Amino acid sequence: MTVDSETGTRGRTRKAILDAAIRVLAADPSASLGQIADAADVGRTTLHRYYPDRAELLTSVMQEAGRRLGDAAVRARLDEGTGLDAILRACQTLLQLGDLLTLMFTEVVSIDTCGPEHGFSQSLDDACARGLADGTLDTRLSPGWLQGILWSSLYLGWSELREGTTPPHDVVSQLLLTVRKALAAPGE
Amino acid sequence: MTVDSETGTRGRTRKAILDAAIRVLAADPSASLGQIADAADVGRTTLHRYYPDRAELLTSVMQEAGRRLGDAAVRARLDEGTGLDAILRACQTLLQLGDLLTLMFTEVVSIDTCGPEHGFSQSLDDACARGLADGTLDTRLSPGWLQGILWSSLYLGWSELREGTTPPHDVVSQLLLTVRKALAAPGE
DNA sequence: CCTATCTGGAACATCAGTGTTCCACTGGAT
DNA sequence: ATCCAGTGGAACACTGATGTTCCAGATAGG
Repeated sequence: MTVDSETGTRGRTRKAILDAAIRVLAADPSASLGQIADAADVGRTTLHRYYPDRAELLTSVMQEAGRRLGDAAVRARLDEGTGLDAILRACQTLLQLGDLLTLMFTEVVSIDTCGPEHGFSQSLDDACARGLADGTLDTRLSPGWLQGILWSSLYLGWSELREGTTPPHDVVSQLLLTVRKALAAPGE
Repeated sequence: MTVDSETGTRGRTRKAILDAAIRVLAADPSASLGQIADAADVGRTTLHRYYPDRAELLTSVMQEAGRRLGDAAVRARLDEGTGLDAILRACQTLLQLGDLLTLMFTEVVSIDTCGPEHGFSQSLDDACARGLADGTLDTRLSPGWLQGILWSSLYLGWSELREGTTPPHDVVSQLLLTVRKALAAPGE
């Protein structure tokens, strides 16, 4: 029995609840704890055993978001290559966040509030600055706008994916094509 | 005294409530009727006098959205010029919908449910088809994706506008530039 | 098998939002 | 001055979500 983090049954139950919360809240930000408990295949009592408050559950969702965002940042290797390439890599990696994208976009979870220490925002800022300097990004667009395009396109892509009507590969290729066209410097 | 629609005091009160509802619900989709009444500078009792249900209020918001969307469609003259130009005109016109964009995007109000008779969706579909045929739109992108880009960029633009940190003119120019770059055919 | 742990349901108090009714007040029109 | 439509507040019942407690059944692990 480890001293700190949970193992076995408890750990699995806690994860099931957290996953259900992300899934259900993405579909309906004002979903009740009962709905979340149902989705997790768990009694409402059990949910309260793990997360006494709705607030504590949301906090845990934010922390989980921060963790996955941090992982994404590492996997995207935002500090390598040109700014544009880094951003396109970020696109592909972030798309895998799935429902978390919805939560971040609907501000159930704020990108910056969910744990600034993951350093994702900073890495992305750096990639933008690098791209504007190395001539791969369109200098007529402000850094804030560039990132806005990234996030909103990402959200669009995830919406299509979730819909399920477009094959995943087509979504990814249209997403990358769009972001590249929108953000690339004119001459490029 | 007209027979049908309200005039004078009642008409003004009804409009104040409707406007407040759009404003408040855009900021918080699950806002209480009390908050909306406060924002409209009206007692909660009065709100119920005009809109007996929350449901009826939402229905009226949808109808209002349909009306304004219809107006936008007319003003954008979607059936004139090339497909790309029509879409860029749509961008500028739709940006003026303001908070309604937020409501449509967060699906408090669905674009198609809010009154399909306004014909906006149809006109936009037509403009896309025209653009794909006349060579002004990128044929590598599906019609659904093209419109998705339009809406999500629009939402981004409105977010920046609402924020108030970027001058309106800059928002419009970045928006048009982005949409044009993203949607235009490669050779264009 | 047996025990410690984990679980789900029932019951409960609490609270906020909703929708209703009633009444007193205001301001403008006659 | 006197109507009177329009208004806002107080009070009420009702509902659904929340958080708590308690207990009986299930389950894992020795």
